[in-house]
Amino acid sequence: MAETAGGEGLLFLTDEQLRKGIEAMFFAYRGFTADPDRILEGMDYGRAHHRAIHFVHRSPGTTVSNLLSILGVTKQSLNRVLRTLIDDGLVRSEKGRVDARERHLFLTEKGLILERELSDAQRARMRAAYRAAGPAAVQGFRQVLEAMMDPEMRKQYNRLKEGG
Amino acid sequence: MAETAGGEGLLFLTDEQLRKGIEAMFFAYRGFTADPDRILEGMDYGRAHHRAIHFVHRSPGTTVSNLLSILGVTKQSLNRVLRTLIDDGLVRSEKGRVDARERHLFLTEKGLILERELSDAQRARMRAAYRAAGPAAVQGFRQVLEAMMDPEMRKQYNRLKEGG
DNA sequence: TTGGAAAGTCAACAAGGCTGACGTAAATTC
DNA sequence: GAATTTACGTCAGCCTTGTTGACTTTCCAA
Repeated sequence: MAETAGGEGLLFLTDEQLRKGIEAMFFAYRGFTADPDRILEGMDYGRAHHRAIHFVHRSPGTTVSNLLSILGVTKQSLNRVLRTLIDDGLVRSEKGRVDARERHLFLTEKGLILERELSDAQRARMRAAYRAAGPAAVQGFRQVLEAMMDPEMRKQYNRLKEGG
Repeated sequence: MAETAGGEGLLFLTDEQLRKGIEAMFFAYRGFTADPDRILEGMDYGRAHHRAIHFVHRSPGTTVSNLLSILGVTKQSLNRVLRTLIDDGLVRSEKGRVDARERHLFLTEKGLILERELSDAQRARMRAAYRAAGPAAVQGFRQVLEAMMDPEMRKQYNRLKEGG
């Protein structure tokens, strides 16, 4: 009654519906990270390494500072992760030619292999979920997620989505 | 070409589409937690406290072991969080009547106030996202998230969704 | 040539996960 | 009634991943 005030189809904006959405995000994110986490446990790596690997793969040659703004962590935190990846030969860091202060990051062959393993697992779950829900649901899924992002993050997301 | 092999409308299952979904989850989850995180920083609490408060509020009188299975952490980890919440008077722990080994958890007045503040902030973002995307998108959003959960988590989610 | 940006590094710390071991009270089983 | 199991709490120690602060090196650009 009170909840429907204002229109016909606004039942999806009730506190109860919003709470369900919040809990769905919580439980789904657990599933979202579960498979890569399982692969990484036992190796010396964690979720932070996965994120770095993902975005270096996504934008080969990206700089450290660009990666910082995407990941939203401090350089000290990123550096610790990047350090181990470089030392272990998964990531190659190349001094910039036009601006030699910058470091451009690439996955090595070894890095590409781990990236593939991780993203295969994560995509498999995503694919199963997409297939189960269908194309229309997927479109809605993406719409709501995009609307949920901070504007700054939405920029990052769209930059990745379109550009290289 | 190769991607469309097998059907007409399967373009939403390409690796590229899946990757976009993965990145959308990553960036959206940041937004999802941003507002409560902001409220909690400065207080002595963090995201773990928020989760405990949320689910105690959601299921008043729930037991410690039930909370453990929902949150998926160890009792030592939960206990550290619960301890501070009880000591600070946000959560009340009551010895069970039918089974005195169990502890039943409730939010106090003070706990309810913080819960309200946190969930108001989180719901506000969710509401804005829902409103922007519309009811059909919201339905799809929920469908994909549910399909993404581990079966065990989906059970927990549905139990909360229906029961008390 | 000098100021400031980009990157890297060291040290210290905190939150919040984890394991293992142990203790206590209460319920259940034999 | 004794033994076992269950629910919970706690101590100790460890790991990952985040933080701040201070400092250095490199090097572009005014």
